[in-house]
Amino acid sequence: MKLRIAPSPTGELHIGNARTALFNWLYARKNNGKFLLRIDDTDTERSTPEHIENIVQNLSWLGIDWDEGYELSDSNSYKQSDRFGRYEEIANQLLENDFAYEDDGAVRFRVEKDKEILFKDYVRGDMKFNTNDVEDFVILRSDKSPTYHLASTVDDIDYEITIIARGEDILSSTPKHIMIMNALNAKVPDFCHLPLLFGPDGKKLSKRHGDTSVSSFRERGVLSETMFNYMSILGWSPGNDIEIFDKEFAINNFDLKNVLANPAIFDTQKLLWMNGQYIREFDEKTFNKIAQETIETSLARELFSEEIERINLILSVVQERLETLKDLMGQVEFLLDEPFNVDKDEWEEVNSKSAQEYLTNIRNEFKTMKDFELDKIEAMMREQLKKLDLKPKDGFQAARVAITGTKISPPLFESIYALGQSSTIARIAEKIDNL
RNA sequence: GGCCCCGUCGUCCAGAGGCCUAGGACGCUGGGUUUUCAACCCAGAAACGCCGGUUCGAAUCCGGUCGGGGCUGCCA
Repeated sequence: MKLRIAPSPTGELHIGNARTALFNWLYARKNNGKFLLRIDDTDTERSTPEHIENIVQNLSWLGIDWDEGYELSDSNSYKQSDRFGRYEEIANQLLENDFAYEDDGAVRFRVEKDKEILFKDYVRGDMKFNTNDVEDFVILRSDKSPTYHLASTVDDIDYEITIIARGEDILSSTPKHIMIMNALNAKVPDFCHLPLLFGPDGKKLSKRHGDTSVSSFRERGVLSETMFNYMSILGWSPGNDIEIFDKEFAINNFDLKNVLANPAIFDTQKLLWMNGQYIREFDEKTFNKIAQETIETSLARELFSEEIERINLILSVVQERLETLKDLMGQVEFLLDEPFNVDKDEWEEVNSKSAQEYLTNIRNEFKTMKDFELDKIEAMMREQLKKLDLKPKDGFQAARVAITGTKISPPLFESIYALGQSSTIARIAEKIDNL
């Protein structure tokens, strides 16, 4: 059994293609088959090396590896632009056998009329097309480059693909491919046309729905595990209402024949929710490492050990309020050796006479505090609240803005504890008017 | 227009003739917790497109209809 994914490098790896790759890969892995990566770059105008690189990188990021194909050391090329001679040779052969004819310099496949093309599709069952609905189609352009129909079919034959699982958008082209295979006396493989991924408007997912590349989600802080998992449950389910699972579980339970026939709308909200679930699952050590890397990337510098110490004190409570890794910076920024400033408008909103009193009092308490620890901090701050007969909100929010710079922050006591005694005192002092 | 595919809550999925007064998840609404934002917990609203047929019995099978989508390129 051998399956393949054959993206066109006319853009970055698209979620739709990634999902098709994923299903092919899962089926190959499940059945101990082979999975091949081929680059279908017959559109020389729009194909670029950068796009190839992006596709390769992101497939790897998703954990989708291939046993044969592009850039794996073997003497064959799996880039169609390297094989134009081969396609021209086949086109000439079809010409000689009268399966094709020349038309203004291009070569067209001669479609025999009144024939029925039958094939079985894994997800759609018995398919039947009448050749009267298929026009003679170009297989070789006048510049001698092959079209998709020729190149793809020749490669599927040459590389002995046994199951072609691809997007439903190519369903109506399948008769053409079968006709070429028949003309070449090749064995016709099995077909499986996977449902398309739609945007929120119910139309084929594309640039019009914004950036739909895998890399864009990666840059937004979506984890590879999330992407893998979420793409798996679009059009397929392992049953029993299970929807969060790892690679191994997916492989063990996957079957192309269980893929739904109807298209699925890609729901970013659910993807992000799922990402939050995955973030929450990391153990402390792993999450601390991921967090450090994320922050360093965002800052474009390495963190100092003091910064890492501070951050690690608060990460456990930050971890449970993240949707993506991108949200991390906003939560811990006040702990970094970076310019600190307090949001003016937010400060206006929380500042008041009683807030001033409260800040003055807790500052004095912090200055004499012996054991600067979480429970001590909380006890003291609550006690001072009582003394002034303030509601938690009035005192705490003022302290929060003064110390973290904003009304939205990690839990207050943890924030103070992580920041440290002297910095806390200094930041409070900054916001006390008559100091 | 022609050919083809598809049709269960707004969305993703469960359901393969009786277990369905249709289940789970996201989202949404209300409540709880609460120092912010989240997270978490509880509750709720929300769907078998429609019409026929088969059957004792249909979300499940068949036909039609309507609706959506794809293809119809010397793009893939």
